[in-house]
Amino acid sequence: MPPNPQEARMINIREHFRAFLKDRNQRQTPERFTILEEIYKLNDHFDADELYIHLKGKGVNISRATVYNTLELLLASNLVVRHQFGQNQAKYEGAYRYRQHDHLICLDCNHVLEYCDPRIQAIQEMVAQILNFEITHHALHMYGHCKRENCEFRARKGLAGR
Amino acid sequence: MPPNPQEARMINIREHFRAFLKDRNQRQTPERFTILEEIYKLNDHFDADELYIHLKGKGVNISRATVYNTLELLLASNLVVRHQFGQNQAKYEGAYRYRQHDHLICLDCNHVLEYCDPRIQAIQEMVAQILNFEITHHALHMYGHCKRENCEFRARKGLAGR
DNA sequence: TTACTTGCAAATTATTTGCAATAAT
DNA sequence: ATTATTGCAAATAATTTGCAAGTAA
Repeated sequence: MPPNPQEARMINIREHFRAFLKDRNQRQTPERFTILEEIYKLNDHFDADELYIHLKGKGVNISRATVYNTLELLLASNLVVRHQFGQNQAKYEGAYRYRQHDHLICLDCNHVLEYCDPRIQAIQEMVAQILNFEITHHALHMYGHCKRENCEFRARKGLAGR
Repeated sequence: MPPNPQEARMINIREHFRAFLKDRNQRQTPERFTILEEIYKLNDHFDADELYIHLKGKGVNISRATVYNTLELLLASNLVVRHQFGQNQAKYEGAYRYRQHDHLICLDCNHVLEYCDPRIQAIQEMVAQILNFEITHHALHMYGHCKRENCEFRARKGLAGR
């Protein structure tokens, strides 16, 4: 039977990482592939420690140092992107065939939503020209309060699904 | 003789901070006013340690703890805003009569430029409605390479003012 | 076999906190 | 006189690094 689309995609992703490592003469260790696999299974935004704890929870024994080290490799190979939403830890997300998008961050529960608006690209190009700046990328973060039923905010304030 | 506009503005700013402190029953210490003064003299983006070093350089002896503590008060009184441009230190800027603006950050020399585009406000409102989110504020950072003569990038690469 | 990687613990960076001495009210 | 604030040093949080032991090529 043919592999399902999810697994076919994962095969491409692993192959991309394998090629990247080979190209840089870096070793294809089981730790690195385990981390890659878990990131794509998570399919969400996460921080380094969440990933470490998640692995521990599955009985996988990989040190924090290796998690951080592998995240650097995944960033360099464009299989992961890093975001700085707050003033604390960086958040990451899988980025295979990444389409530029921006983020809404709930200040109460840290829930992250994604959105995309073509006008941002237009603004970027205009600003670059006016200010004589070569822009490589941007980050547009919108902060506020989400309306999820189970948002911590509502829980704390006792506002029944306002 | 009448005070010049700069000094008149500074008087307003000090008065704003004084009122804020009195309102919260916090003390009007010389350290707090010295820090406020220096931030508005700097008239640029700075991080906590830069401010601390700057004060040291002027022979003012104020501890890092007090710098951080006072920055919190200035944030709470809306006389300063905080930005997170990179993954490291937070940057601050004086914000008296702050007009919303966004930032271009040079990845080579950390120089910061400001700009403003009304379309961002429109995007914010539209996204809030579509995703059912109450947005309190946003941060749009554009990263890239500036074209300043003395940008470290050019110095490093030996590109004479390309 | 070689030298890159790993795991652990110690180091580092940015920021915060505990506490005795000091000073604003 | 009270009690918030300061400076210092130690604590914390996130991340990085040094090094001996392990392992991919």
